[in-house]
Amino acid sequence: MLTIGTLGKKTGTKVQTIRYYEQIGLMPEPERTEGGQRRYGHAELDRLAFIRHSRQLGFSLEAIRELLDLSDDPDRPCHEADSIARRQLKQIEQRMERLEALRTELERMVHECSGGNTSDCRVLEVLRDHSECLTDHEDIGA
Amino acid sequence: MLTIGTLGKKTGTKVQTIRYYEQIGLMPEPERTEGGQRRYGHAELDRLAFIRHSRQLGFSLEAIRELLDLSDDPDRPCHEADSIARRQLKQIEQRMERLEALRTELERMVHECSGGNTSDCRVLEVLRDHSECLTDHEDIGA
DNA sequence: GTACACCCTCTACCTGCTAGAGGTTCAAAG
DNA sequence: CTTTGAACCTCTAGCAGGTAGAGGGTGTAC
Repeated sequence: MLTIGTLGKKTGTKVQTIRYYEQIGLMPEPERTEGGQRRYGHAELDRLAFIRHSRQLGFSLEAIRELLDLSDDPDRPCHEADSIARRQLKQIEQRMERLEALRTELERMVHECSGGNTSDCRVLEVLRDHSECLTDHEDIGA
Repeated sequence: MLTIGTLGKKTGTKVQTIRYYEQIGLMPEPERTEGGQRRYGHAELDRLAFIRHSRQLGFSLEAIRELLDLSDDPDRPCHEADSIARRQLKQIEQRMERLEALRTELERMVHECSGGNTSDCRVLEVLRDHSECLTDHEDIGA
């Protein structure tokens, strides 16, 4: 039986975060001591490790919820999990493309900076004048 | 004199967002009609365009605030703006590296999926077992 | 002179946590 | 057995960067 702190250390998760996962229903309500403290077993450790690893791979908590549901039911077809993963992969590829475009533009900006005063700063000029912007990224990839 | 809606259309910004920028002090308080509706001129249009373009390049609102301050004062040295841009470039490069690692891992995951049931799904298995994870990304690049 | 699109403020919500206040429990040391 | 002190508890509020909706007022074109 692990305390919440130990569970946190084993999985690299802050205590608050574990309680938060419980609150939103990603983690189950664990057993409690007489005094009301949480105690965890192996199942919970595995589940939290799954969640953390998925988060590291960039899955949203909603996607993780779906993956956990699938994982809980061994008879459902694998392609559901596969398609969640592919969706995630696609999102990452899109973000990378956008970042690539941003990088190009930023590089151009800083390389053209001559080093005078802000009145003739290339960086500010480029930001001011959108028409110099070649790419048409709609929104930042956050 | 532009209404807030027109300003929004010209800059690709939602009306609520413009009011939000005003609230946090990024946009100035504009003139009002007798009835209390906002009316904007050229200066505000330019300023909002600057903000939006900077956002598209991934600058934080705080960074944009700094850039706007610099932009308002033509005598300050250019290298301040330049260093903000370089900082931004660095962040983007870091995010890209992290995403690249994630992509590799996700690709491996989906390519190994055989297509059976979730009980022997590669995707879920990989997520379950962190030890198969080769990279050591500490946190997702958001 | 009225229809109706647009504007106003205010509050709450989103994701994915994190921090702090103020109080309780557990386990080990004396 | 008692005491210390780290770790636990709940609750509320905050971060970025907005978005959505309620409930009501305005501006303008026909």
